[in-house]
Amino acid sequence: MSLCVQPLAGIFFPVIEKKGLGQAYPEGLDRAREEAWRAFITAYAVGIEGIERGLAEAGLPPLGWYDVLLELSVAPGHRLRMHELARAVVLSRSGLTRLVDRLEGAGLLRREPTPEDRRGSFAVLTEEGARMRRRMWPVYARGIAEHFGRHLDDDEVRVLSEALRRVSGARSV
Amino acid sequence: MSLCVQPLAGIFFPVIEKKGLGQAYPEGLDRAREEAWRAFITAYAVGIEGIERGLAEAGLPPLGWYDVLLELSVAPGHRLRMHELARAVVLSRSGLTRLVDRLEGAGLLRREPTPEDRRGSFAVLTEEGARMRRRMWPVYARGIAEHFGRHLDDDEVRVLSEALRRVSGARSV
DNA sequence: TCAATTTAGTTGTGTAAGCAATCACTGTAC
DNA sequence: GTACAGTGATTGCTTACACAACTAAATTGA
Repeated sequence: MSLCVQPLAGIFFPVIEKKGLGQAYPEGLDRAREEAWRAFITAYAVGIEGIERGLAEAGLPPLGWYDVLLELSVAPGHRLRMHELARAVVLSRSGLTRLVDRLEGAGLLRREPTPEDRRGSFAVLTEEGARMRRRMWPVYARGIAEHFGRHLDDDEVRVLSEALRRVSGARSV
Repeated sequence: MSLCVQPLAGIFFPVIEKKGLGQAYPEGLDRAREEAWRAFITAYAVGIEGIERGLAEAGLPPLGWYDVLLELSVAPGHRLRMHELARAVVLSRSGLTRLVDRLEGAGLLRREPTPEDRRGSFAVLTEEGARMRRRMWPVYARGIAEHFGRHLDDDEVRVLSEALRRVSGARSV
């Protein structure tokens, strides 16, 4: 934050520049970090919007579906318990139930009862689901490139990766 | 992306490592950028979730309201046309109509007809709205610090700000 | 001057999210 | 064995968003 110098009673003394908003910063935040945060959420909004538009225009499902399909793709046995999946895609449990409903309705995954705990169930990727993920990837990838990757140089990419992994890794601090 | 070396027919030759997902990268994307993107969206999801939780626990309105209140706070005359506001907060026009409805219902802003164009209307910040924004800020700020700022050193903050401003500035590329 | 087009904002409808309550089952204690 | 607390997932309800259709007003232009 740029300190600015204001005349008062004949002498100059520095005051915190407030944009007229009376904002004070708590421990761990300053003007630079606030601005980084705003750049962060704006870049997210703009990027996601562009990528979703690309998927929609290609007649493909939204990003949330890709996330689920990807998590299942990399999971051992192409299957995850509902709560594991919910955690992986950052969604409430009830939200996930409905999301999985839709994917199941589209034939991209199926539910399977767990042998060891009859309350639980697995979401299991179907062949069609794997195919859909592969079909979505090029469009998604183009979106990432277009709305994100191509604006960054290699050093920035390195810093972003490392820093943001730390941010999300902290999770429930 | 780490090239890996695979034996084939007695000779070694480098292949793109695929995680078994058959992913290929288009122009402008590579493995590092894909990972940065994933770190980016995960950090966003986790951060926003934490901040919204903080606001909710303090009995305050959600982040979307803050955005509107802030834009109006910094706007000349504490007023913006609906479409300007919609653009500023990255929301569809219809979405904004409802959001402004809610804020107006809560007394945080009021609509005012425009003198020069009788189709349009201003959203004008009320004193109560300004007060609410000031009340929300400390909680929001703590959230930013907790879920974002405090995990970053000053160099990272600088890089993030600059890089992400470039990303969102590109807008509709 | 007056129809045709464009623009500003709202409304109808469908979809997706979360919370809280619930159902179904497990594991534990008595 | 049976009650009971805890867990996994679903369901009811509410809220919020987007798209498309609409209303009203401004602008164009013939």
